[in-house]
Amino acid sequence: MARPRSFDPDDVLEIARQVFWRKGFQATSLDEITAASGIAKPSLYAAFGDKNALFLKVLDRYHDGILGWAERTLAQPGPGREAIRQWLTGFIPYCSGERGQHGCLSINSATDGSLDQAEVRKSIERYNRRLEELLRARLRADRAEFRKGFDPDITAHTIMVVHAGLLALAHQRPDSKQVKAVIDQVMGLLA
Amino acid sequence: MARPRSFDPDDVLEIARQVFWRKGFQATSLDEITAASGIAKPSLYAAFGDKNALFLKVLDRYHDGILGWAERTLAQPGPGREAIRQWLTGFIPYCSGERGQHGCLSINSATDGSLDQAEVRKSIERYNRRLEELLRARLRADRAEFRKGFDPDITAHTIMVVHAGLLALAHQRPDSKQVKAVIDQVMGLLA
DNA sequence: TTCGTTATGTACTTGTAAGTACAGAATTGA
DNA sequence: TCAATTCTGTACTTACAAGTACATAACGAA
Repeated sequence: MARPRSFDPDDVLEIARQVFWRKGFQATSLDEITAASGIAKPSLYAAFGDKNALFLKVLDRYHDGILGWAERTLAQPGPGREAIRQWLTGFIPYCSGERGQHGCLSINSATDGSLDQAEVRKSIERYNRRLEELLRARLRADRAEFRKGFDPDITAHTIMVVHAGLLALAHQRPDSKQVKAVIDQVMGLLA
Repeated sequence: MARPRSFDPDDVLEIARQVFWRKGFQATSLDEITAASGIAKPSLYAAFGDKNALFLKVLDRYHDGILGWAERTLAQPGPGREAIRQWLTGFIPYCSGERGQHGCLSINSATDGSLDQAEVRKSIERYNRRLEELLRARLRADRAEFRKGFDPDITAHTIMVVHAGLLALAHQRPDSKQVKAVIDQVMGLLA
């Protein structure tokens, strides 16, 4: 037929993710992505569209990755409390120390005023909604574990808030013990 | 002596804050600030230095404003629990609805990878440290209100996390009732 | 091998934003 | 009124990044 692509789009999205994550959308130039990936601009444009479209693909991929992991973790057997604790605990490496310094790509994007594009907002909203649904479903299913008057809907949202807060403060590189202590304390709400 | 300044620097910082808050540091051009303020670039440069320096002044001013309010609120007489609830409740207008859509300038800046300048980071760190100190001091002072085994240090940090999370998720314009419900639930940790 | 097709790389255009040179305006002190 | 000084506005330079034109390379099919 014709000349085949010389690169795997997924590899490029992975590299682009790293650059966007480190520097943010605005401050990342396509030249940096071409430098990091070795792919020239016309190929990037042909494969992904313009910078906005490329970023959106990166962000969607990022969301899908986290959602997949959340689905697996929150579906595990045993007490719902432990599933949720394990889900939160899984974020500790991304909320503390060196690795936490860039926080979460989704939250970084949500707080970036320059990304007011409707599609980015929609992607983030869908992601947050889906995550909260997973939490809520598990809390509802296992509500017998919890005290009387326990409200799974509000609790799911509170956990989302804590999760967002940990990742927002991750840029300060807190100690992982401190993050763990917060999680432990918040787990007290699941009494 | 010489020709006096034709504008009040504080007014300009206030206008610059609005623009930076809405669009973020990178995406804000000085031309937009000159348009919004009516002050030409050379005057801005003479008064504030370059774009980074201007932003830093804006951010410091923002931090000072919130810290001043926090000091007043958290120093009020009565139960510490109520002081803290009032402090958190005061953020509701900035965490919900239309007004919440731009979140918090400090958190937006903390999550902006392009703002890796050491001074911005330091300003944010100082702000967070000071805020947490205020909470911790009040929780320690009133620890008699709380249950046995209550840990004011961890609790202060948890409240910081919740506060950050509410302001990070503010960009989704949640309903103020939902924000209030989260605050109520978290106040349960101060039992 | 040759043709049609699609990818690639170089080098360009274009737009925009940061920062500044300079001439002239506004003020106070003499 | 003049002089010294500092501010202001216009218009510029410079840098950089987004996006693209175009010639060429690499493939499969016939």
